[in-house]
Amino acid sequence: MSGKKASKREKVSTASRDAGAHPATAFSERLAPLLDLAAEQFAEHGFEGASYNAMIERVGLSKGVAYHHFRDKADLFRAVVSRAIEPLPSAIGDWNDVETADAFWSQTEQMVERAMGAMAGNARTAALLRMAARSPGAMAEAFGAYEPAFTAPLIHALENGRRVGAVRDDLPVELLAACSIGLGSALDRWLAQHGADLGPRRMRTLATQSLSLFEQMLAPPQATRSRSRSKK
Amino acid sequence: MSGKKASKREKVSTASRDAGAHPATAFSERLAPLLDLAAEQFAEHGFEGASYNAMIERVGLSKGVAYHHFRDKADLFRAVVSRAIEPLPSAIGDWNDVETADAFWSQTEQMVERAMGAMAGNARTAALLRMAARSPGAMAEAFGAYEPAFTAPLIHALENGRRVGAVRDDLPVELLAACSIGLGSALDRWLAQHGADLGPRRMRTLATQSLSLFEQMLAPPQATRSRSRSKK
DNA sequence: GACGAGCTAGACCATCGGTCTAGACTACCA
DNA sequence: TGGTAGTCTAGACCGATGGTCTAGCTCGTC
Repeated sequence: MSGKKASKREKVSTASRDAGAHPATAFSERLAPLLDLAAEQFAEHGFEGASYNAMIERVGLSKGVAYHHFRDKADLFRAVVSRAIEPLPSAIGDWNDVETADAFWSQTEQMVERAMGAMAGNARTAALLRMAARSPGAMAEAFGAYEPAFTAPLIHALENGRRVGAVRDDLPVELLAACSIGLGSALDRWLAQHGADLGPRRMRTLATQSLSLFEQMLAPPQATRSRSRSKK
Repeated sequence: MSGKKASKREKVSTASRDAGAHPATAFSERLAPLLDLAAEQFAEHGFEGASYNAMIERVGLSKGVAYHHFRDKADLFRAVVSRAIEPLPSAIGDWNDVETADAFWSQTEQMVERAMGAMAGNARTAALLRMAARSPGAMAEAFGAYEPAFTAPLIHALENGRRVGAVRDDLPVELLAACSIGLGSALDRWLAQHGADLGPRRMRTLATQSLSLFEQMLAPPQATRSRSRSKK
């Protein structure tokens, strides 16, 4: 809860510059160990709990260098998030509008598989998930610039699903998107927690079957067993 | 990331003692302002972001008193959580086993309404939700002692639902419990964010309709429209 | 009255995130 | 060659943080 000094300089983070514009990437190479360690520390301790001072010391940089390249701790967090997120949209691919409910779920499954493929065995995205779980506030701020790249396509797909009768239209599409993300997160967490107890075979089966949770949740109510609402 | 001193005393938090054992509750009265402020600050800034020093100063206690009554900051957090959670299980009531799917969902709806009633207009539980959203790690630790009181009844109810055909049995019941909680959290967050834009009438309608998200997600797959899984 | 237990205030401490200054290095210009 | 400006760097410095500890006060017991 420290007050900010009135004389704080307006500082542009050098790590946020387009590295491609520089023929020499020496500073990028020197910063990679810091980014790697930051991902690990933020994942383990959360944004606030991870010590920037300790990280700086551990990778052998000076505070002057660190604060020259990253404006502040949040800027470092953003850089870590950015590095992990950037490859994902292209790996998942774009949604192609479909004409039937079957095609809707078929394409959904393929995209989910591509997303899981892009994330499997990737230390950066594994850390990203843990960072998000530990520091939702910091992640929301860091993720802000990327959110349109994820949420808009999801909403677009849900709207396509509505047109072909795969997705319910009795609730706002934004609510459905939020619930899908919430359900997905809960599922990821559970599978991550219990993955070691289950064998790879069982994990694979559960991951496949779990798609039906989304399918059923999102299905139009008429397509499911109807039950009269009890009036108490 | 500060190292703990080796000579740290093993200290029992006085605020955690059974206050009913003391005829005089003077210390409880003096601590209430601190607990109230803590709830507010933790909800707004999260566990790490809220300053214990600033809180202590603001309610006019000395550090000696504060650390005498609460072992550390986490202990204060636990006390705030404890105070908010304690009345909930009895307000929600116990699950009574049912014989039909209709009765299952009827009782579920009643319990959900009782839970929402217990939480409505209650500053403590409102803060609790925000604390959970902001500091999932700290909340998981503080909530640990209470988790059995919430999760076990949910699992028990889901198992009853399985026996009467209301709940699927193709996925582990623990997974279903986690997904229900995750979906509920996502829904709460969305409604809290967008409640101001919607009128009370629309909110009421959405809250009612949203129950069908759970119902459909949890329903046995045979009860829903079947689709052959696409093999890519 | 002496002693011990409990309670209290606030000085003290190491660590934190962030600021700032002095110095080194390089390139450019007269 | 010397002077100047810009960039980069190390690390001293600073206020705020969570937590520790000491001295002193009060009360109850013997």
